[in-house]
Amino acid sequence: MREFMRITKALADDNRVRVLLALKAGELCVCQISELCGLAPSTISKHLSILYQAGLIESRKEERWVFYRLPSKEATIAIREAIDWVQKSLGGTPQAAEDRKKLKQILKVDPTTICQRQLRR
Amino acid sequence: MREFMRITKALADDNRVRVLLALKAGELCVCQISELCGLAPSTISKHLSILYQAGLIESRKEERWVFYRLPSKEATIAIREAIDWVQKSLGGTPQAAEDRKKLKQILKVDPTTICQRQLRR
DNA sequence: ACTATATTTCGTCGAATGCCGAAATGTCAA
DNA sequence: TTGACATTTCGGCATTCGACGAAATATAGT
Repeated sequence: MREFMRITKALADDNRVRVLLALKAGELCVCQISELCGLAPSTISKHLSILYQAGLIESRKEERWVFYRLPSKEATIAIREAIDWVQKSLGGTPQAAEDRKKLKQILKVDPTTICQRQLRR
Repeated sequence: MREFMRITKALADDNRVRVLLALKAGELCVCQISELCGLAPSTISKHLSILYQAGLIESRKEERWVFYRLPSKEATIAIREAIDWVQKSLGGTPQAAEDRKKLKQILKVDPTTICQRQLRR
């Protein structure tokens, strides 16, 4: 129950759901997600930690960056069903399409540039 | 998106999820749910309205009572999947079993008695 | 029409949430 | 070891949420 509620609470925020949808295409680092959502890196970091503690994402450290991705096949049934549910329900919405488009632009430049861009604000 | 987030936000509360699990067995009126959760009728009414606006439950008026139930087959895919997900993930938990037991006791007496019992507090 | 009763709405309060910027942490390169 | 940089943690502030009781609404019986 506790575990399940962590999942539902994690899904109860627009930006966190957007992150899950974005990760469908592959792993992303904090600054890329920050750019996608238009939120401060610290805010995104907090969101990612909530998703992580719910088991909805995994992470990998590479040099200075931390990459987040959807969980592997070994995840709980509850987790896998939750992610499938999100994808199936929202994958076709305008919001998701718009984010995919925006993400394509973000992936064109390398993370370093994005982080520097964020510093200027 | 808006609609989906209404669902996730509705699921992000322990008591509302408990209600969905309880309704698996059949329709219930406000005072019965209030008794099950140990919360004031006005609080339960608010929870039910949130579930209702998310499309997760339907209602029926009979005399003084309003009965709530899970939606019929014609519900959205997102709705049906959400409910199935809840049931599958939590149906076997101790919390759910305990609530089923408690519910059995509540169903033994008629709603009128329960409401009067609530007035004495 | 009046009363009793089941539910909903409203006002309020404390707790939790989401956001930011600043400071702290960790990692790589010089 | 020092400096640069990506991320996380912390402290704050405004908003939302969940709880209650009181008042309002709706329905049935007298």
